[in-house]
Amino acid sequence: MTARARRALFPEVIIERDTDTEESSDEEEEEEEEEVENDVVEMDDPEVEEVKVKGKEDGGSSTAINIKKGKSPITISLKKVCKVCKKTGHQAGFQGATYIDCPMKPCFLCKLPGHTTVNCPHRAAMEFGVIPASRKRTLNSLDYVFERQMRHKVPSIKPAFVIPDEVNCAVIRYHSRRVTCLEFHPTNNNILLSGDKKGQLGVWDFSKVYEKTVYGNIHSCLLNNMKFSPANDGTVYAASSDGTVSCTDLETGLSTSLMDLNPNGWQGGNSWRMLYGMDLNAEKGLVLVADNFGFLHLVDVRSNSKKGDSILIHKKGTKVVGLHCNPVQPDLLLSCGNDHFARIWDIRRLEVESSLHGLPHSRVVNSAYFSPLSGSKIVTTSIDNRIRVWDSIFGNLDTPSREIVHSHDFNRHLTPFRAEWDTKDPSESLVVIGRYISENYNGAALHPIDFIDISTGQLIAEVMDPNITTISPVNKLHPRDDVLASGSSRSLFIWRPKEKSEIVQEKDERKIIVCDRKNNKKFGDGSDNDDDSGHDDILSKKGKNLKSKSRKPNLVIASCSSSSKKKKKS
DNA sequence: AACGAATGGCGCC
DNA sequence: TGGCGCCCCTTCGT
Repeated sequence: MTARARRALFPEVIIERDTDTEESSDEEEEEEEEEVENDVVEMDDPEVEEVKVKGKEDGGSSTAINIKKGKSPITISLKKVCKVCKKTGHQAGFQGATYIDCPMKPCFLCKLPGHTTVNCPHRAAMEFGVIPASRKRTLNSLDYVFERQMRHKVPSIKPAFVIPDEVNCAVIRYHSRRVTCLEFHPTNNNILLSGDKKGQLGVWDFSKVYEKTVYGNIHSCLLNNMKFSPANDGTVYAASSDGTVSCTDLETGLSTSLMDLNPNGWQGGNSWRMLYGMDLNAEKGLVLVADNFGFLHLVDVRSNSKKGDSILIHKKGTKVVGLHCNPVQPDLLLSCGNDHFARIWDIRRLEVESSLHGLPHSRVVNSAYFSPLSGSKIVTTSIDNRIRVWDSIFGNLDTPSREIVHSHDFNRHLTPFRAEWDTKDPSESLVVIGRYISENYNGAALHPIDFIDISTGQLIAEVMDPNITTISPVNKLHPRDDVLASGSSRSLFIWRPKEKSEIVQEKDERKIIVCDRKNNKKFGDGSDNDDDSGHDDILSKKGKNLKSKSRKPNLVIASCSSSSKKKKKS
């Protein structure tokens, strides 16, 4: 419902004011009415009892004057007003840890009218939150062939997914602002790189919890994307909203700027260029970056110079948020952005409007990635609350082969959610993505991280921890190990399968501290490490220590065999 | 502890 | 086309 419609439905209500003394023209009176009405509309307190309502039959004359003239306004008591639509009779908002939708609004999850999130068919089983949509069928012969061909491609026996299901260690206040991107080291299994909203680059050896480095002088604002150099795994490229592409040596922290789109500094917000999407083309030695005006820029790594002209690849003036080169054919480039499209390009023939395919979405596309091994599939995440799977083999890119309803529509103030492939999965079917909508777990509203099989649409696992009360939009699966890294607000988390983390615990006698952020208490081995000046910004934990203390049963709800779990649906 | 700010997208006028 | 208000399941700092 639009704001206007809501306002129209709401009775005209004003509050008597004692400052209303001066004479006013009709125009000003209207203004005053508007202002007063807004005062009421903005009231959050449902307990407000005494307000004076101007009846519709008043004919629009000023009630302020009526009051002055002594006409007693109608007095009613407004109890329980829905804070979303301002109507009475229902309430929206959190009740405990469960959010109740306003019934006047479309479903918050699937965006369709007629029901609320609680009753959404895509959320039939409450304890699992999100049930994927069935494949959109067109029921024509091409579709049938397409389906059959795809089935052939997908191995009939898939390896069991190993779902990291326990927080192995966590670093709190590693970054001073929210985490924007994560990247595992290409050869060193224990190194995780993280970028944040301030432009800082973190390097963390999560096998030795305290070993971390933060480089704060590479970028001045949002570090949107980074990639390791294929030629040198000690070098990382990064694209930032400060308009520069950096090349950083991880050992020394020395950084060079490959490109600066704002050479003249700040000339106002309308001209400031920001870089979002980035990828590398190893064959050609190129860094590809895209900006918030719809342009793609190529930088030659060897000569450190811009190559060719910038090319408009999305609607002029719109942000290009993602770039990805095809793993098999690196000349194939996938881009996505705020013009509601993902597009496939041949970088050997880059011209305006020369894209090979345009993948339409109903809203902004947060990410688009080729499948990691064959490069034949594409997964896109759009803020219309849908993960889409596209198949490029048969060129049928007009419609997605699958749409999975999944709650991640909340771009403001959060790093955009992106479905990320598990590059270890030979069947190219597992993706991980954080969930925006919360689950009520024992009275706590938690935001799980979902593992989804995109070949079936099934929710394989949802991972959460009572100590992580913030939303986790940034997630990355380890390229070789069964490890998940999550960025949640300013914190980083490493998840492993339970067995593995227990082995690590036996080896590791390190003092472990867990921060219970809700109660602002630390627990773990009982000692306080606040005075541990070297590490006071690090709060880490291992699952076993956590469990031995007063914690609820292991919260992590993760399973490969979901058959036994989906029984409560009624 | 209440509040403002963050620079995000969209629909409306 | 651009400016503005709304969205209203955020998070942090003051």
